[in-house]
Amino acid sequence: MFSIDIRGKTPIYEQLLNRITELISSGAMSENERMPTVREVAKDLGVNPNTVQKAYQMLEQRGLIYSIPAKGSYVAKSDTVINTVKEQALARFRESALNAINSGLEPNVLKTEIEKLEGGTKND
Amino acid sequence: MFSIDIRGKTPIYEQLLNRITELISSGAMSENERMPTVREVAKDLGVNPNTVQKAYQMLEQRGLIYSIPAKGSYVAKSDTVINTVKEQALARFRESALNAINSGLEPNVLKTEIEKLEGGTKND
Amino acid sequence: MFSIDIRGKTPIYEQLLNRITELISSGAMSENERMPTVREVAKDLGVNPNTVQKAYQMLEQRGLIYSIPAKGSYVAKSDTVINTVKEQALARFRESALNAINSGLEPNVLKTEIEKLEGGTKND
Amino acid sequence: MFSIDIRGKTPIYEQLLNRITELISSGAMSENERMPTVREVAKDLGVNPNTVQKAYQMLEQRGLIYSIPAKGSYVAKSDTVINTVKEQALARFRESALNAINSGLEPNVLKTEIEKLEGGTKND
DNA sequence: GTGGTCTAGACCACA
DNA sequence: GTGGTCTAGACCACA
Repeated sequence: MFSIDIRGKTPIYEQLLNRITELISSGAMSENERMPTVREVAKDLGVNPNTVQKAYQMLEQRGLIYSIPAKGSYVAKSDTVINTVKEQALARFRESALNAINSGLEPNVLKTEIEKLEGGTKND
Repeated sequence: MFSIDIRGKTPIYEQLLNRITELISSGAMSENERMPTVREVAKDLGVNPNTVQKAYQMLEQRGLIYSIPAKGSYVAKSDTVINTVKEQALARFRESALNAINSGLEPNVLKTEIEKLEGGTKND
Repeated sequence: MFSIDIRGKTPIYEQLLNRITELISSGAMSENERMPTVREVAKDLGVNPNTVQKAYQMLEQRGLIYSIPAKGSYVAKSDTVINTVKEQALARFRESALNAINSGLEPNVLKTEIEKLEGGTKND
Repeated sequence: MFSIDIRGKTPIYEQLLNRITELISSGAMSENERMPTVREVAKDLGVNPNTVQKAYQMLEQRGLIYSIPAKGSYVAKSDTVINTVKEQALARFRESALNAINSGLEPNVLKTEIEKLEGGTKND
């Protein structure tokens, strides 16, 4: 459903947060689409419901989904929010690019890397 | 000396590790150059010496510095090590680039960002 | 008919309860006036009839409406009940006013806000 | 420490959130002041640490406090954030005032209530 | 069934 | 000691 890496040091709830944010802001999940329930995701990933709940609540707080208690959670996708999400992704990109250059990598190498990614993006 | 962000959730020792790694692998600190002592850095940053010590130990472990007991620590800069460092910076770069694209940002936008960085690199 | 917010975390039945209470205690709905049926309201709002039913039952319990089986529900508007409703509205008002002041807002600002509302009341 | 009402339907973490928000935005807690630890508050209130943790994390997310892992939590008090907090308090005030008026209460009555509160605010 | 809150407790990295 | 994450489980109101 939402692929995560149980091992690895980034917290589970954060992986979920990132992955779902990606799916929504890229348009892979469309507005007002129903999200899988907290319990479904938890069971599917073999993870405690509280952990999934935490991710969902943060998504709601950020305005990416809205949840109607006793009904379910739905994709919200406010444009202004999506933009700040993209802003943040861009900021993180800038930071890692700067770090790479400061580590002695040539800008051209980085551009080439981006071109390599152009074809094979993944939105399962 | 080494600028860090005392707030912010990335651990202090990790910030130090990253910053110094950058300075060494970019050539800003040259081979066999003497590093400031643990105590100097700790005092300068208003941080526990243990924290600085931890960063130094990891740098030594990775072969970026070497320490001569009772004398001090020095920049090692083995080429093979620097290369693996660059590899890691590149890996992190790839990851953030992929994330940015998956979030709906255009590859061209990312390339433009890199060009913007080309001029104003060299660290604070 | 009765405007509610299908999103938003206050339960639907409670929104209905509040809205209708307002309409009755303000005099917008007059004594012995016939209420729309549960089914009408449910259909109109796209909501489960049980939810509307719950609101109606509580209104009846509080003495704001009375129902004649097989005929329908009617506005009761007992003065003593209306007064306790007003008491509650006042209590909630006091609480939010206190909170506003404790948050650092000036009492004068609050009084001005009330004056602003004086003109444009009467509900949507 | 932070008085809350264990009974009563508003969730504990939300009461804590509101109370602390009040204390910070009113100036009762000053910038960079150290907050009691999660465990202290939990023990003091006879409540699970997770519950307090939740309140603290939401406060941090909203920019009212910042926490340094392994050190403690501190009052942040960004002015822009405080302003939005006041905005929200004002919005809630407007809503309850409108509701009171729509319920048939006279604006003058409300103003008088505010005057009553002017003297006896509480910031323990 | 659904989201939401809470407890009791464990474990972690960091300082 | 400190904040942070997570589990296993219970209970609640609402639909």
